[in-house]
Amino acid sequence: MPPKRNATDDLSDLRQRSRYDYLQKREALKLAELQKDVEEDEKERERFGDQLSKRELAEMDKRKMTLRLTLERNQIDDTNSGFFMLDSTMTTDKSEALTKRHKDKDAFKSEVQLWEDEQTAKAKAAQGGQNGVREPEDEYEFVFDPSTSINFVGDGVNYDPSKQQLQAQLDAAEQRAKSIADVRTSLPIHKYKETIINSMISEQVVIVCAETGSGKSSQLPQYVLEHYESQGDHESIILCTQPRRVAAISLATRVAEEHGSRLGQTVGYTIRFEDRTNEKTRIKYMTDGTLLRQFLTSPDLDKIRAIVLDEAHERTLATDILMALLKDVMKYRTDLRILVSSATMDAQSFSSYYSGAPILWVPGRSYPITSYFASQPEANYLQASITTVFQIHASAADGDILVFLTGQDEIEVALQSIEETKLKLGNRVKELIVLPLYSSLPQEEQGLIFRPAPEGARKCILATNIAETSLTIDGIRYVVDCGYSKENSYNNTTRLEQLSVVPISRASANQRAGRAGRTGPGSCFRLYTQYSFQNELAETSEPEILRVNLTSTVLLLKSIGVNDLLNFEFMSPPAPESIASSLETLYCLGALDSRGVVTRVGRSLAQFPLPAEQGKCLLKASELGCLRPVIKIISMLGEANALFFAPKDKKLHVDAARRRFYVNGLGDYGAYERIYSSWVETEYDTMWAKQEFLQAKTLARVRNVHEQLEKLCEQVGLVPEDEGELDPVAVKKAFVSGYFANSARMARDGQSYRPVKGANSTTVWIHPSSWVHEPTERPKWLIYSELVLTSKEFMRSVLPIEPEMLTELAPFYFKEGDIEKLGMDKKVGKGKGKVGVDVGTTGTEKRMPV
DNA sequence: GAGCACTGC
Repeated sequence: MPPKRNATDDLSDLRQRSRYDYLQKREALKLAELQKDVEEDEKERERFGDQLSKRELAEMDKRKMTLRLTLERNQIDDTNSGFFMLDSTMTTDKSEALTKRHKDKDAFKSEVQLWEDEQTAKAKAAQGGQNGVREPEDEYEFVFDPSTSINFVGDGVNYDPSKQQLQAQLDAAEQRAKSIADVRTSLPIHKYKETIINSMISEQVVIVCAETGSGKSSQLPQYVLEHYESQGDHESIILCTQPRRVAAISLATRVAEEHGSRLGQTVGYTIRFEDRTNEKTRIKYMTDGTLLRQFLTSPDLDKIRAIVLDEAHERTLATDILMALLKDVMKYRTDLRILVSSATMDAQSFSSYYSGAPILWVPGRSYPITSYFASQPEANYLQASITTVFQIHASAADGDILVFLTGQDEIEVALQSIEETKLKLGNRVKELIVLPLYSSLPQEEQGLIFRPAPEGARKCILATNIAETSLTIDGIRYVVDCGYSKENSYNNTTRLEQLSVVPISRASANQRAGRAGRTGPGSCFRLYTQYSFQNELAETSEPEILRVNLTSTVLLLKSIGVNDLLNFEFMSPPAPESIASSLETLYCLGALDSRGVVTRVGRSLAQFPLPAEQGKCLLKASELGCLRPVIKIISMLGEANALFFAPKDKKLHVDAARRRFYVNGLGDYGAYERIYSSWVETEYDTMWAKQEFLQAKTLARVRNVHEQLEKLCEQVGLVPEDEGELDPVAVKKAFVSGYFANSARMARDGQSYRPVKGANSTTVWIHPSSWVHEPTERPKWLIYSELVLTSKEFMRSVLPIEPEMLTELAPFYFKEGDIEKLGMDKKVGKGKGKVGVDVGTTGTEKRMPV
């Protein structure tokens, strides 16, 4: 009798199979993208041949050639084994590479063995110590146990109040067949064109309140432009701000097409690192942050006649600041027009902020969504969401499922749990393809979610908040909403950033539900009761301006010329303490003088799109002749979160890769410098990045930041030193001069740390992702760039320092008394002398006038 | 010895 296969075998098979599938999918995806690009190139060449530059033509040719070569290579090279493709470790033919592959393979094998043993043991334990593993096929019957399945109440509450649902569907079908012009006139907003223009003529500010699918983001700027053109004005510019880069790009692309011109001519966009506009551009899509920065460099809005603030209801920091600045500018630019575009909920508050600006309501066009609420509160929303997925999968009609969870961790747990249940169910339910989605997931894997599920299968996407606004997936018919999300909040007295799971707002809940109705009617299953939806959830989320460290914003506003921040008309004024603490930080950095006026240093710092502390490090670094390494490190600091990608099963490999970058003595900062230098040495080789488990997408962004910083340093007059050996002392000093306030010393237990000054009672820890997290590597004194509260108070990105540097570089911050105490404490740390000296508050700090 | 919501300049 052949040995019986058990669940562990199946699971392991599935793992192997899905890896191989994944790789094939990934390859195919890349090829498809390339093919699409080439097709688009050809179309572009056909339509705009005469307008194309030589460089653009050359790029198109290059893409075409790459495609041809790839196709040819695929025909020849069909022998790649799954395993080697999987690791895709090496780019070259070096024998060294091959031996490494084999080593990795062995390590991987033993890892798999370990994992499988563990699973077998678990299965045994589940059987109560019986021998062998249960045969799921024979004994397991999948039924919904009424005590564990989730009951949803109600026939459904209609989410979409629009009454022309049927009409909308007909319209949508018709739309596809129509020409661009017809599509434009068939958009819901078209009927309101004249009303909008008329209000805009008589009023300076108009609130346009439109639901999704009304066409507001693409049409509003065009209506305004048409109006000015008809007035004989062929020069004015219309700006439209967006909170996200992708939105700015795709809107500009679409509007350019509707307008019948090439992108970057009449219609263009400006985002960080990319400016596709020219002197003829009339409609300019921008990210809100870019416009805000432009206020600093070229504050004149001379040629700008109208600004559309799109998605204002999201209340991003930049949009909020822009609204306040424009409210001010309006007073002396009476010809300037502002259109605030928002979702329904907030309209009234926008109107009262702009002293009673008229509100125009535009219906949207989306499919109806039926919402179901849990009949009773669910204690474990993770388990509940998994159960709900199978309830839908087993009983509901075709259509993909989108599950909203709070973080990567949860998603991985849910993924595994669903896979296991799937296996138990065997053929009794049809195929369910489960895919994770979160922002630090590599690009290729994010791409998989857009592929339609094969005939007869259903796709289930487990996503974080990224799917709420940033990414739209067509074909979703069912949304499962756990009712929570992770949110960042900043406490300005403890200087602590806190990432915690909080209930979402009603606005978010509706936004999530709306994701089910993009291509047809849908349903939303909410894992909380209707009572809590109506009575416990806040109407809208807290605006960002109330939740973040405002230091850079305060410096920016001061540099623009807004001096009286406490009386500046914010829509949601931040707490005075928050502004005061920012002013204090800026004063300590030398960016403001004692009267609160921007200094020469402050003007330089404001130029950099960086935290003020890091700008200060750059200034000091150029003085100490270590600008090159410091620019590298600072470029990395901002992106350090998504640097490595660690698939669970390759943890050992990732750790080994991380260790390779360790430089003794400079902590995480040294590793960052080394990673960036290696990235440069390999000539930005993405295969190298993959081999080291570094995310190529992140590194590419770091490279952009690096280039931008180099350029800005030059503008500010910072001259990089000649290439040469890295001077660790100079690097440390440069960072201490910016981050002196974030200094900590090791506590007597040799494990935790205490801030050198300030929040004296708190204990902080080195984050586990740090290179110096190992007990043997921990420095006595260090500075950190970020303090986050998760399970503990963790310092992220740390740099070992000498205590003398603190008093040398920040004598105004560390007083005479501190110096002695620091010295004494150093001895205590070595185990000699008296114990228990309290280091910290002197109580004699100079207060600065605000 | 144990962890990283999402944007943006």
